[in-house]
Amino acid sequence: MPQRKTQPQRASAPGRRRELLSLAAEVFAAHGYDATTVRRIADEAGMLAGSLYYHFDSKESMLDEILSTFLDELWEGYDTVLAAGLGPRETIEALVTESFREIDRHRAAVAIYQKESRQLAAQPRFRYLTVSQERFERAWLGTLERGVADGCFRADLDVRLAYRFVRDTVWVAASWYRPGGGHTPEEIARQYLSMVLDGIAVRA
Amino acid sequence: MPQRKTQPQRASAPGRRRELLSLAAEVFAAHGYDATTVRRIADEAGMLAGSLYYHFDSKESMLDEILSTFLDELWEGYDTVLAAGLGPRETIEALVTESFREIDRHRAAVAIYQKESRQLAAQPRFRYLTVSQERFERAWLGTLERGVADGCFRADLDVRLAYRFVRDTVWVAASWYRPGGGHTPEEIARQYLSMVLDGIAVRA
Amino acid sequence: MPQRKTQPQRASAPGRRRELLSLAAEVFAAHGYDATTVRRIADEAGMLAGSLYYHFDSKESMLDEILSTFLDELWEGYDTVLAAGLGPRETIEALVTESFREIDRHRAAVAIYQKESRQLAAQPRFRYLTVSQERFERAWLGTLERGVADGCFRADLDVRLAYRFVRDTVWVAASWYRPGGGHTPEEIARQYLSMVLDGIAVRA
Amino acid sequence: MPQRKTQPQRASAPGRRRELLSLAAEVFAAHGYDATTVRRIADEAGMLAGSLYYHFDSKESMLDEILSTFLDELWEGYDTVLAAGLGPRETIEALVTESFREIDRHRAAVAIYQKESRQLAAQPRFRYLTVSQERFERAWLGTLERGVADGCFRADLDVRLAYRFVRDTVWVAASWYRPGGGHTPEEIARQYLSMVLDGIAVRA
DNA sequence: CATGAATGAGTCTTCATTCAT
DNA sequence: CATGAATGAAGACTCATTCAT
Repeated sequence: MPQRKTQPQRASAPGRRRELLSLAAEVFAAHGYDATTVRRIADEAGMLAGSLYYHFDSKESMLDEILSTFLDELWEGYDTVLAAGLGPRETIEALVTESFREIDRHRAAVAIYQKESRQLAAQPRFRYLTVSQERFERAWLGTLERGVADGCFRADLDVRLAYRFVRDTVWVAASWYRPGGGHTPEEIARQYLSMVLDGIAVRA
Repeated sequence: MPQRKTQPQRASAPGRRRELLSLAAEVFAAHGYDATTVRRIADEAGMLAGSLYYHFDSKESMLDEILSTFLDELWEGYDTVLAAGLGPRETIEALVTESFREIDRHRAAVAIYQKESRQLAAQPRFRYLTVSQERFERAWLGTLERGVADGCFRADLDVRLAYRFVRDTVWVAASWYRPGGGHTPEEIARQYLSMVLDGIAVRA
Repeated sequence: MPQRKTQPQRASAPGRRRELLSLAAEVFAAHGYDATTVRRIADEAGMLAGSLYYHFDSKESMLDEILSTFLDELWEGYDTVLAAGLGPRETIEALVTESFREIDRHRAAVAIYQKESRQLAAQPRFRYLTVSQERFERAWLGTLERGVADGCFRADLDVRLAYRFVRDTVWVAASWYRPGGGHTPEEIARQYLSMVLDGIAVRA
Repeated sequence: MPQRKTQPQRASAPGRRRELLSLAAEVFAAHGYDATTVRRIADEAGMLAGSLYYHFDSKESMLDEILSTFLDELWEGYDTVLAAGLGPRETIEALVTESFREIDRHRAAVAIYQKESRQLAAQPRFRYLTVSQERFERAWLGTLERGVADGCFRADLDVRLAYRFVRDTVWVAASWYRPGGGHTPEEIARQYLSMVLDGIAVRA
């Protein structure tokens, strides 16, 4: 039986594993990590609480795998965008669009990330959250600064504030976004970009 | 509207009470409500866990009082704005400014609200969170719609999306805002409004 | 006398069986019976925990077989000595020497016996430990008493105390003895006997 | 209320604390540390399992305190003996006597020590067991060597073997010793010393 | 013979809460 | 007002064991 070395600890059919993680992510997102009992996840999976430990070695390691899988995929997308050599405005557009696509694909993980990452980042095990966040900041902040230098973004903005503004604006969407709810990620991205770039007020 | 709860069985100096609540809010905000133990709060207050129960009848009732106090004050400010008969744009400006002022005054409570309100709203005791949220939505959404009708806001926007955009944009700030950190609430409000209303891109 | 247990439901090559038992004994001795997980033994054997149940019907039955096998062999040796019609001093010498030989052959089993027998003896299944212990006591105590009567052992000793002294003195050696470590069992026996019989002090 | 700084974590009446530890020691000694459930100890103390955690922060910390308290007292006694400037034979006599006194006072702790110290010593928290053991070895071994040099102990002995012989001989007694059982520690010590020093055989 | 997956009972531990003093 | 001690319910996790494949 193929034992993928990628799999941590005991091997379990990669399919089952992913299925369980997806389930867990859903529950974590809905009720919060702390408030979610292992039993709740097991119930949802139709097994007993203890049985989950055949697949994962702790509740925390499920969380870990959910978040790191999400971040891996996120950075794959981001890196492609950042390597494309686009201008600042196009880069922002592409990043925002990519972000909404990730929200679409990993809604639960994103919601968990939003809610728990600050606390988690303090633990050594989740150091990578901090690392990712710093890369994130450099990417966005750098692009905004290039844009200001370029003259395509307004020069009178506090760039750090603008960074937070854009960042939050996008990611909080995960808290209300429901996939298959009329809007495709691309549509939402377009609308958001329109607001972020040009504002909601009518031009004078 | 936050319900007036029966005041704690035994009376305690209102000063001490407020002090304890403020402390609790700080800890809840820093570590999350669930993750905060009553003992932690008591430690911070220099007393034993059991002693807190002289002042409050439960951990939940502390949370309740923190949130309802905050919402009471928030609505006082909002109601003044909404009753002032301003135009849509000025109303938005005033609401955003008022919001940042509340974040300044009740940072901890706002952070807690952001993180926990969704779960809490499910409990009967915290129904007022839902009520408040609905009033909130009516106020903002109505103003935006009036603005579109007026012609001062762009007609091509999805108003619900715009509502979420503005709402989130403002309140998430509580997660990084530190009072006394160089920016007054009014300054931040001005910058945010500039971005929200006119966008970050340079006008064509 | 160790009871002949029903051999495991399904047959398994006696070689493999002994190998597994030897492995299990080693792990039990090293970490304690309770602290040893079935999985640990299986790991050591290069199989999964569940697979052990093809060979044995429980963790306890492995322990049982380890101990009873050891005691069977021990008594074979002891009985030969006791039937040889030696004098008290020579009997003691032969028993001690035989004991060190058993420690050499069954180090792990002896260590387990030392550590766990008291608790185990309470269970019906391990009654034979008590039985063996009583025979043991009769053999040693009787020999010592004969020796005192004979005049070859000192008359001023508390015989029960002397019994415990000799008994413990010998068997605890299993806790530090490492086979192939410079001393043959016979050498150690000779040294121990020299100390037990003549003391460590220089004769006046 | 006097809060002795000597007390770890939460203060609890030193009396109660000692009482609980003594109880726990008894149960650990009787059933083994691993096999003893926290609930069992609590039962014995007439409280619920969770309540123990008001006094101690873990099962392990109870064990720790039991063992370290014992070792502290043991070394107090030993150090007095070792500092007294006695000859080798008198030192051995004094150490053995002191040991039986400690067995009398701390029977449970000694039994636990005998059974668990080897495993425990591997954990960093119990490093002091190893340290103590090394000091122990130096004290006994050194005395024996001095005695051999002096000519009061036999020159033909393997000193390391003799060390183990004496050491084990004494301490294993904890496994069968019952205080108030006819023998005072001093009596037992005298008998043991007589055997260890002069042997059980009649002088040629 | 062995694996993979699960069971179910039990363990340690945490924590909000109570209450006599 | 506060302490000290305890309760009791719940939670994460472990592990021997089972069994279909």
